Formats: sequence, C-alpha cells, structure tokens
Amino acid sequence: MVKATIEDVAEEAGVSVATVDRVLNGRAAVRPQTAERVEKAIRRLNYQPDRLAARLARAREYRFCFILPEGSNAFMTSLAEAVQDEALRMAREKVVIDLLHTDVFDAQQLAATLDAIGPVYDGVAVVALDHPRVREALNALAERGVTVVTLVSDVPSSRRAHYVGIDNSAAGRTAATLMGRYLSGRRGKVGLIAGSLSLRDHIERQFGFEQVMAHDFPNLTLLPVREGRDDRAKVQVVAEQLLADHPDLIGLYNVGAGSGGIAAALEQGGRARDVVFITHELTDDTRRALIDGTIDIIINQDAGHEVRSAIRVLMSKADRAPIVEQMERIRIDIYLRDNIP
Amino acid sequence: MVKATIEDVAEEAGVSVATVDRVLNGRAAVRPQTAERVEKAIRRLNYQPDRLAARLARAREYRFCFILPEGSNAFMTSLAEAVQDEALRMAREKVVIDLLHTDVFDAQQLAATLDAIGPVYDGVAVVALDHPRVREALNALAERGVTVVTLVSDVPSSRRAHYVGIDNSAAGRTAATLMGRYLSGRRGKVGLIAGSLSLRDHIERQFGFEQVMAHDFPNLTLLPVREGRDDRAKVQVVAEQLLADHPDLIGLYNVGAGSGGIAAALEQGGRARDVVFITHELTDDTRRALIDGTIDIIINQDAGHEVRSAIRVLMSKADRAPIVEQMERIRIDIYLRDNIP
DNA sequence: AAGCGTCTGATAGACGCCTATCAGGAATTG
DNA sequence: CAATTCCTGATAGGCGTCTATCAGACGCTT
Repeated sequence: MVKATIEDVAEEAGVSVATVDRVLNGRAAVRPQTAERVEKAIRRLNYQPDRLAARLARAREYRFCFILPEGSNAFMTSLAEAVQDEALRMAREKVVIDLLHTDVFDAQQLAATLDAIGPVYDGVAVVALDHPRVREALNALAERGVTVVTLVSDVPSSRRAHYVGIDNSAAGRTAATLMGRYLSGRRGKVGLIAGSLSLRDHIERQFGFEQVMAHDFPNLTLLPVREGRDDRAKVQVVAEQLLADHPDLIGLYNVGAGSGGIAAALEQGGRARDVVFITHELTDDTRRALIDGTIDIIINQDAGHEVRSAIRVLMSKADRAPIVEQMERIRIDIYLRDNIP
Repeated sequence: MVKATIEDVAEEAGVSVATVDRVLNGRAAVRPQTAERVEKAIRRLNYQPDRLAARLARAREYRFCFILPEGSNAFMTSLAEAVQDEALRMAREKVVIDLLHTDVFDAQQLAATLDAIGPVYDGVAVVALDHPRVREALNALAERGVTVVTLVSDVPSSRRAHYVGIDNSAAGRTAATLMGRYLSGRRGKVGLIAGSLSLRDHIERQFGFEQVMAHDFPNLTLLPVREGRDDRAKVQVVAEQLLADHPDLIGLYNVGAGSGGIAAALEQGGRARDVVFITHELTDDTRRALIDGTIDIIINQDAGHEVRSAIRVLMSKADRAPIVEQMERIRIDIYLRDNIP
C-alpha cells in the first residue's frame, strides 16, 4: 500500500476527481449519499491528501502577525529575534510574518492594535494582557476569522485558538520546590520580586510559588512581594532595599525581568553566596550570573521553540489540519551551571 | 520581492532553465564561467528552490531505518513507540521508516546488523555501542553513502553525520549539583548505580557526576559504583544491598534504567523520605515514584523530540540541505513533582 | 412540455521543480 | 578542414493537488 491519490479515491468511489475534491474541500454542494460514498472510499484507502502538493497547488501565501511588547527586556528581545529568524526561514515556504510592537501593558493601546489588524492576516500571535478590553479585541479578531494564538502570557477565557507558552504556575511551583530543597532545614526569609502584575504569566508564577512555599516549607518565611516593574535599575533598587531590610534573607525568587539588577545588588552587598537566587529567562546577563554562582537556577522558556510552535499552530489552523498537542507543549527548562547550552 | 523561481534565475543569468538546473543539481558538466553566471544570478535574486515543489517533483521516497535495543527497558520502549508514531505521520510525506531491533550490547551482532543494511536506505539512526567493531561498521555504512545518525548514545570518533541526544556528561554534572544542593551541609554517603557500562551515555553520566561530586561537595562521600545491568529485578537487589550496607546513605543516583527496583527497595526499607533519589527517564514507574516523593528528581530526554530530530536530520542530509543546529539540540529535561507533563 | 435549479463529470491549466531527450552550436582534436 | 567531444537550449511530461469552467443529466415546478 503506497500512497493513494485523489484519483484512486475517485475510482474506488465510482465518481470523478472533481467530486472527490468537492467533498474534500467543501467546494460545492454534493448529494449526501455521494459524499458518503466518497468518504467511505477515503477511509478504505486510508487516503490522506499530500500536503506538499496541496500547498503547492494552492499557491497561497500565509500571512501571520506577531505582536510583542515594545522596548522591553532581554527576553522579549530574544523573542523578537526569533520571530525575525523564522520569518526569514519561512519566507521560502510562502509564509509571510510581520512583527508589530506595542505597549502591551496599556490595554487600550493593545486592543486598538488588535482592532486594527486587517483581514490580510490569517493568524495573529500576541503577548497579551489579560484585561476585558483586550479579551474583547481578541474575540472580535477570532470572530473576523483570524486565528489568534496567545504567546508567553495567556488570556484563558478568550476565544484564542491556542496558548503557546509554559505553564507558569507550574514554573512557580518548581521554583519554590527547588528553593525549599536548596535551603533544606534552614530557617530564614525568602523574598519575592515581581515584574508588573498585569501580565498573567507573572501572577501565575507568583501564585504557584507561594502555594508550594506555604504548604511544603514552613521553616521559610515568605516576605511580601515587591514590584520591580521589569526594569533593571528599579529592580536593583528594590533588591538593595530588600537585602538591607532583611539581613536574614536566604532566598530570592524573581518572577520577572531585570535579574541583572538583583545580581548586582547581591554582589555589591556581598550576599551572592549566601542567598539562593532563582530567576527566569536565560539571557546574557543571567547566564553570566549563573556561571558566577550569583544565580543558582534559571527557569527558562525557549523563545525559538515558542515562535516555531506558534507558527506551526497558525499554519495548521489555516490548513484546518489538527495539531499534535504533545509536540506543541512548551517545556519548562531548568538551567544550572552545569547544563547551560 | 516575492519568491524567485528557477525561470527568473535563468532569465537573469541569460541561460536556460535546463542550465540552471544543471548547476543546481550537478546533473551534467557546465562550463565554469556559465556556472559562475548562474550562481551570481542566484545570489542576486536570493533564489532558494522551493523545497515542497522539489520533493513533489522528485517523487522520491526517503527510506530510513532505526535500530534500537531489543527487549529492553521502558525508555527504549517509548523510543520505539515514538518511532512508530512518526513513521505513521511521515508516511504521507513519502518517508518510509523501518524499525529494527537488535542486541546493541553485543558488538558483533550490532555490527552484523549494520553491515546488513542494504542500499535501499538513505539513512540510519542507531543506538550505538562505542566499540571498535561497531565503529568500523558505522564507517563502512557512511562509506556506502548511507547517512548515519547516532541516537541517545554516541560514537564520537566514527563518521556518523550527527549525534541526536543529550549531553550526558552535562546530565551527570547536573544530577550531582542537584544532589549536592539538596543535601546541602549534610554529611553522608551517596550511592551510584550504573546500568551497563558498555553504552557510552551511562559512562559519561557517571563521569560528570563523579567529577562535580568530588570537586564541589567534599562533605559527601561517593561510594563505588554498583552495576544493575538496567534490569529492574537486579537493580532492586543491588539497591537493597546498598541500603543494608550503608545505613548512613543519604543520596542515590541511578545512571541507568530499572529505577522502579530502586524505588521499591527504598520504600520497603523505609528510606524513601531520607534518601535523595535522582534518576533518569520519565516513565510510568518513575513518574509515579516522583509524585509519591520516592524519587526527588528525574532527568529526562524526550524520546519524541529525539526521533523527530533524527528524522529531520536524516531528511536534511538526504536533501543535502543544512541543518539548523540550535533547533536540533536535545535538551536535558529536569522534572520535579511540580512540573511533570 | 418547457423551464429551472441541483448535482456530477470531464478537462484544462496552474503551482515550481525534476528528469530526460534531442538538436545544434562551440570548442577541441588530429 | 573534418570529425569529435563538450556545452547549452528547448521542450515535453510528470509529481498530486487545487481552481475554474462548461456541459450534461436529473428531478422538480409551473
């Protein structure tokens, strides 16, 4: 049994290829009993249209749009780079990818950007704020027939087709367990620095972290969250203050960006070796600090994988093909000094 | 700038499409200066052949062969399953994948299997023993024009085109660091159970583990390796003996398979909570033990990813297309109770 | 019975590339 | 200069699917 072609199916069903095509692509009305015959033939021959030939024939461009936060931190920059890399790579496959930047923290502006997405696009991938106005804009997009995929940070109650990113509450729990085990038996305080609390990913991490800390490690006292707004300079000030306030601080978890600031504060305060520091996202800064030993663990999400996954999902949706769930699961990468790539 | 076709190139270079094709596929002799003109045109137009169209036109089947250990453990079983899944999925893309089982621990038999690989195959992926006889067989295969990819366990000095798998010495180091940190400050003994020491992957893990243990954690005493031969029952006996011999054992690292046996030994000995147990490969057994808390950390390599990566690499080689290195890096997955998929 | 709409068949022409063949011109040889 | 060999152009046909069009066949309405 090699590969059946559309002609084999036509013959098997006793109809013409045109009719097979009509039932396959719902091109025109086909009498139910004829359609039935065709479908039976398809099943009997285990026919699967050749995707290569189909895409060639359709001669269709796929147009996708990625919407990322503007300015922003090292991780978002690497996401943007990954998008551009893939845009180049996919160009030869007739996939056009545009990259838009906007202030995702401003719900109005993000929503306006989404509203302005033209019908030229088959799909949109967006780092989205979980806000009613944004949710509404996402739903409107979906309504207009544009496939929407949320990236990195989800908007669960919206009509987005898929979420590409890690399970952030699992990431928070993981951080907590590692923190607790690294500090096993010791008593002391653990600090938590958050980025902005408007993106859902950070909230979920925090939630997961607090949950496990409270439940599993009563020997550790979790201090109230301090906000660093994902800005390196601000984060550094916050961290310095935190260290000064709590000489008995033995653990620090940074939910957001700007880890470089914390590393600097730890080093300048001479506390780099005494405080277990866990943070997110592998960047030049954090990699260096991990090697130095200032950072103990980095929890990472692979920007390249996320972008490629988003593209695969968008293409599948455009082709109305099913996606392979387990292939699209974005994993929580844990990096120690020993396994950095 | 849409996409240039072969005709555009022909026009730009002032030659016929036939000549462009000859240059592209080295089909026949072309005068150097003509080839030069064509190549310039290609660069000027940034022409890239449409891979879809090319594959369609070639109407060529790719035939690959996977060689895995027979019988064997849960991980190898899941590898085999992944191969079969992908074989089904790739069938529609004119990729035929055969799966062979052999005793990879028997160098002669493995080599014989490799020698018997016919020229029908474009590529072979093999879980290989690092042994002169095997290396020779791999080289002979490569010589015959069959692309060889090593899977899970490498044979570095051979002429294999690529190694698909994790950096096992990094994995061993990672295990050691986690072990050391989980046991921070405590003194005691740490046991190491190896599978068979004929596959290179296990040796490398052991090496990495010992290295970091010796260097970074002088408070811990690493006991001599015990071999479990990757067999659950044998491993259990070995573990029971180890626990009996050393009441002050506080850490255990299993390099190979058969973790279920160790988990059973720990539980029956009532030591499950007292001993930090780190092992490899996420299976039904280890997943359960991780949730129970008997296993503290699982270091995993994703069988599905490995198989898909191997296929991508083999296809790229068959097409003489470059591979995207960083896309083919197999990551060391670290699973805690909190982030199991 | 004429007119209508609904369903189906047949077929041509893409899509971009590969393969093969043939013929003729250019360059080389003796 | 004739006889080869080497290069190149032109072109046909195919890979499996999609798109579009046209012509019938059929059943139904009036």
